[in-house]
Amino acid sequence: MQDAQKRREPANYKVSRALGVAIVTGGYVPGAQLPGEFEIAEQMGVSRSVVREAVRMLAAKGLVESRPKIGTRVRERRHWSMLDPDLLEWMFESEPSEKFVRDLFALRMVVEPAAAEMAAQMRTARHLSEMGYALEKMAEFTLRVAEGQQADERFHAAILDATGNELIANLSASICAAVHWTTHFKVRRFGNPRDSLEEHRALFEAIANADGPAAREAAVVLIEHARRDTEVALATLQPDPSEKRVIVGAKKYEE
Amino acid sequence: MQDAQKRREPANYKVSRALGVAIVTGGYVPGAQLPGEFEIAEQMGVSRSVVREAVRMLAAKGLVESRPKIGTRVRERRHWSMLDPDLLEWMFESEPSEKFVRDLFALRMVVEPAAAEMAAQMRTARHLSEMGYALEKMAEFTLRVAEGQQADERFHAAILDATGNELIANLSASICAAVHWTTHFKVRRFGNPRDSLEEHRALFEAIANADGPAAREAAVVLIEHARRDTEVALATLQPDPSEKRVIVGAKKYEE
DNA sequence: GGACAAATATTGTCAGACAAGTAAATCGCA
DNA sequence: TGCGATTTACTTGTCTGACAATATTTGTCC
Repeated sequence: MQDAQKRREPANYKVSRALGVAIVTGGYVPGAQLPGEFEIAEQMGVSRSVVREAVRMLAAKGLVESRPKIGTRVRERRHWSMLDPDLLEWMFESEPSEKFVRDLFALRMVVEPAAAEMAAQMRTARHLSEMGYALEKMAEFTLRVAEGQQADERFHAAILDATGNELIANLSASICAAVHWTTHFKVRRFGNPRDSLEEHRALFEAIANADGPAAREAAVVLIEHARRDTEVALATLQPDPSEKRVIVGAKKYEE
Repeated sequence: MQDAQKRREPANYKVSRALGVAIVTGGYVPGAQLPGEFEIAEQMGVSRSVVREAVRMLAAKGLVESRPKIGTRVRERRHWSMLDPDLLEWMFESEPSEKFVRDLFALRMVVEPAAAEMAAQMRTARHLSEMGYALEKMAEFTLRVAEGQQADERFHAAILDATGNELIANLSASICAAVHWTTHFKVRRFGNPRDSLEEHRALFEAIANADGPAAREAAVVLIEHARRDTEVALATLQPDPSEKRVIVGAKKYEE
């Protein structure tokens, strides 16, 4: 996001993310009980007010439920706001399950072709300009670097935006997260992922030409290819715990 | 929900809903500034902590953004978590704009036919049982009473659930809200809305027969009819000031 | 052994204080 | 007088300590 300025992140955000990540990555399963507010406060080195505000935020996203004397418990997954940007970000803090990635692609396959068709009818010059700019950036950089990946995401977001439908545009956070993460997979596995620039261009042209059916078909082709590539990447990515998440200059702790 | 017991609703929920409704119904437009925390606390008769927790919840849903010295401001609509159950409920506290209702139907038209097709492949006996039970209830009661409406919503939720896709199932809150409120519109306008039971049954049978294309088509028909009915209801619904709603809730409740 | 009542632990709410951050007003200097 | 640097003031951010509400658990009495 662009609001990653140098503003110090408030403590309640940090706490809510820490708890949120712990929950969505399975540290606390649904039904499990979180530590008491005093305990969390002590562990995190903040006051109880901060913890409470953080827990309120998690409750607003449907992650937890608090009741006096009972404590705060993790709710069933179906109550989670899975499409919330924060939640998706937290999901990808650890490697999400294969099923989750598949679900994400299925969602894209439902939403994006339809959105592309709508966008072909509703797009304005501004939308085309945004998409064209993103395409240029994608060509200039590649998917291997962050700038190119961002451009890719902007392209997809612009399509959803061009539908003129607030609710569909709201799914862009989820779609972009899917694009982002699966690209990440592919780059890690193949180093140089298959170039999908032409497929993007075809989609762009169909939208520019106001050709709805062609736009839908182009989106289907694009997503299907991306899905296959990701499938291959996932299949060949062995569950190898030895090489999990090597960070630069990581220090290892022997326990 | 079944957790609507007689538990007293916490104050922070009341405050967050009051503020949330005021925001999503246009009482505070994006960019506008909310009153200070002390001021809100005084107006609502609660302490500042409660107000802060409420504002944190709104921030978690993307509605507002707070910064020291600046205050708390309403964010652009595209940042709102439009598909959040609370947000949708708040939206319908006052009559939503015609465009919003249209967007909601467009979203249904994108999601539900695809979901129906997926459900035809993935549904289990449990899902069919749930759908069948809901259909029975719809027939027993009608759409004119709450029980029948709830059954209608459960039917649609069961379809999304039957896709086996967590993310798509997550849209059920939004879809059900659309079903709920548009039904509300129709009942208020016509008293006795057109019976759509047969269309529901057709959809159910297609899913039970594992006939994907038929399920998709049945869903399209169902939604298209609902859309047309709602369109008519909206067109003939003149803005009646009789049922005007008080904007920001309440200085105080008698206890 | 079972029904009722008290103890208890946890969240919910309140009040007051100080810290941090930032826009606006003020001061100082050329 | 004009403009930059400084101070001020106001709002959110955080901390502390206390008490209330609530529901589980335990204890008591019949």
